[in-house]
Amino acid sequence: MERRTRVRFAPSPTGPLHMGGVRTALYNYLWAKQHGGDFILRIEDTDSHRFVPGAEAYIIEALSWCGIRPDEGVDENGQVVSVKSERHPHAPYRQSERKPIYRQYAEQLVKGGFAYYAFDSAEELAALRAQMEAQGQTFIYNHSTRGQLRNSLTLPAEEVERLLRETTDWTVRFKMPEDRIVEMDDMIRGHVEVNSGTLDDKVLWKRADELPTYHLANIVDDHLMEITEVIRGEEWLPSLPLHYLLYEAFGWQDTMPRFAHLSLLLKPDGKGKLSKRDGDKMGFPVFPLKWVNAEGEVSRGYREDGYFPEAFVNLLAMLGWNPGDERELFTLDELVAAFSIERIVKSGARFNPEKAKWFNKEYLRQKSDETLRDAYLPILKEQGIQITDGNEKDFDGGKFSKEYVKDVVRLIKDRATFVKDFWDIAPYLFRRPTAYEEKDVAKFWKEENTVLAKELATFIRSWNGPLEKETFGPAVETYIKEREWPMGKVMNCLRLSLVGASSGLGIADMICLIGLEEFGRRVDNAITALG
RNA sequence: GGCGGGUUCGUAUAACGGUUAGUACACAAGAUUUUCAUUCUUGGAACAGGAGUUCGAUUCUCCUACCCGCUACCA
Repeated sequence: MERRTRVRFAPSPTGPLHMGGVRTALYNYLWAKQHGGDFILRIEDTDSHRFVPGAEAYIIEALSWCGIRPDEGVDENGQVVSVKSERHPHAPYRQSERKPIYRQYAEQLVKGGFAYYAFDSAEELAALRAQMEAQGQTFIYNHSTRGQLRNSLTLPAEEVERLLRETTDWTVRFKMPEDRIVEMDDMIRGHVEVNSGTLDDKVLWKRADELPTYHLANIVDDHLMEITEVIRGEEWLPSLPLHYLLYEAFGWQDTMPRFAHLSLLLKPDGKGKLSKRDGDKMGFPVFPLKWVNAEGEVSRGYREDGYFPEAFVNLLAMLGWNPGDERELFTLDELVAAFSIERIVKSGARFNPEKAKWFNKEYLRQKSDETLRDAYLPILKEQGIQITDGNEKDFDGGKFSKEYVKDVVRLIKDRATFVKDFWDIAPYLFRRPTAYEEKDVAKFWKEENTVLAKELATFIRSWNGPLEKETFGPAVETYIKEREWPMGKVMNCLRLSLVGASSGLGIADMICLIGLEEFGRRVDNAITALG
């Protein structure tokens, strides 16, 4: 029988979601949607010591910002669901709330001879480990040592019963077979074999907090939640044999999900996986959203840095996956259609911040002038600019209409990567220059040029046709050419007056935007200041 | 140390035994432009190394090197 596709993203709320984690979530989401299935969010909070307040909310908000909406696990208010309902049939979705479920499964494995009780304390084990390490050996809790340790395999039955009853720091460990080739299939890596003899007897359940470890909780929940594919990070590949064996021990082989292990995201330079520190050091975000930790340390986010969520999702998708053709720009829906696990790259992807910016630039250009204008408005307000609905451009009062802002945006958007670049690109479209770049003044503001520029200014001031780029621009150009004036020198004198420097937008564009009156003011100011 | 995974221009990647090894970002040069930016054109730039299999290996196998991950009562 064909099973409905169901995948899950199962982060641990130990901090903000890393961009690699978002990519994992994205790939899961794409796979689910492509197959008309469900994307489930499950919170793996079985380690009470590492719980970080706010991390869960952060994860949900980050996914939401990316447009990734879980079908199950999170309700309309953005809360992880604790109570069963038609839409959330497998609630609760926090493993800490599923606590009572796991013990029976651990017991089941012990009864079946696949696991056993271990009474060694964490301290004893640590001491043993240290001792063997001092001798240049590695301690491993498995067939090679379990016979000499304190567990239900070595202790008399009555003693085991007593310890089970009277002590609370015992665990259930998986009895890893001594010598078995575990054959596995990974959707990305293909056939993988590992000899179980090199693996250890992993703790599955702890009496101390009555909580399972990742391995048990993960397998039990994936089974109960009817997960069909497990798409997760490469760091889990070494645990895959254990997970295979666990499915086998439970007798769940028939419905065991297929596995796909994603390669890790690497640092832009050098070696190693991408970490929080790299971003801080190299000036790019590692997290989707800004995060402030308990110590008050701030980690920047893509959202706060000005990335569009579409661009972020797009660049993440292309990090370790490609469509097989030369397309690079994809919306979420297009990704759903184009995605395939076969085309996921096996090797780790080094993150390239420059390319990330390129994606944003492309998305910025695709946006309408209205959208961009609306995004620019708050920045203008911060700069003390008042926005009106009328038809104003008041350089003295700092009041401008939305329409004017839209015209500005249309003119400058090609020069920007982020909306936040807008202001720096052309503040002079809102504020009269008050200073003039010395170097540019020295270069262009010479008697022989200014004489001509002043004459040109007079011509422009007397312009009485419609102030439109199409007619005004060529007219100015013709005026200069007819007189055989040096175009660059004359124009840059005007530019100096308008901008305060010899760089910036086209003269005609600017004049059409700011108007003849403002043009005159700026020319007068420049003459007053520079002679 | 043990186990597993990986290795194509600086970076991301294409190629699924036969190509002048393609594309994008970045970089460089040129063109366009009144400046800057944009845009356009062009250019440099890679199969980790060694054996084998084959008529033929970037592609398949093995070895070496390097990189990454795991090796917790963390996920």
